[in-house]
Amino acid sequence: MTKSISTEFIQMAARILKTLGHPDRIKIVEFLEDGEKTVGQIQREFNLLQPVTSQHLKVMYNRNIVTFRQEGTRYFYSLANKFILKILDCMSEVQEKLDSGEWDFDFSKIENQKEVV
Amino acid sequence: MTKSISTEFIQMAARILKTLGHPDRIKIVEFLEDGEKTVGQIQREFNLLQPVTSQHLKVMYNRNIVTFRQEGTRYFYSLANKFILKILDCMSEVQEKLDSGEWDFDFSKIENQKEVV
DNA sequence: ATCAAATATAGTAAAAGTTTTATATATAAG
DNA sequence: CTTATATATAAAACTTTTACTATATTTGAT
Repeated sequence: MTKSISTEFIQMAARILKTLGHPDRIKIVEFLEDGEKTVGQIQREFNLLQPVTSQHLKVMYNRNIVTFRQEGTRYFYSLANKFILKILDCMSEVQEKLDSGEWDFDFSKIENQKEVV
Repeated sequence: MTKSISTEFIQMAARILKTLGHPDRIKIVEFLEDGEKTVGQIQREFNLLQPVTSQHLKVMYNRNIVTFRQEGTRYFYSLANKFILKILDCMSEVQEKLDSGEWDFDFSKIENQKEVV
């Protein structure tokens, strides 16, 4: 058996993955890869409602995915740790493989998002 | 701006990450990295109830994370695509960095899992 | 002091996910 | 044929997320 992942780590990882498991949040995190951004910038970039944006950021802050600094009335958010960068790298890699046709993914099962159980 | 990730891909990725965002499922998927396993093997390995095991597997099957072949009354599950392997690689890498002390992660925020919003 | 801008917070309803208990189905064994 | 085994499916109760609407807070400008 290969070296198994510790319970504490699994808890943490599950939490991070679950939190990133939302299209808006993936987009936000990807956007932040480019450097810190204010709530307003994020909101406008993806056409989100302000409270939705704040909420995503708060949840991600609480889960140690993003951090922020305040300057006057502006909040500048940025990525909080390197795990997130790794995940983003991982996603880019996968997308490249898919784009290039090297890998394949059956999207058909993904389309209808309801009633999966 | 770096090459941005397509909407369809983001949808897919979000779905995968969200689905993997459960400790049992991370464990199962990690277990399957070792090769195909029956429901019973998985169930016993992690001390899960049988219907819970089946349900996790069904959800992951519906989301193209695992696949299976049937042999008599046994169902052999295995990983369905390479994205999952990449994510597992990513997690191992992160854990190594954390173990070695090269990286740091603030687990304190992770402890209390409720009422984060 | 007043107002506007940026953001956070609260409350709530709807949706989705999870767990548990019970039951069904299919195959293998005798 | 009957029984045991492996697994799936169903239904209900419960928990967590998500989205929306409204409101509060802080700061900067006039």
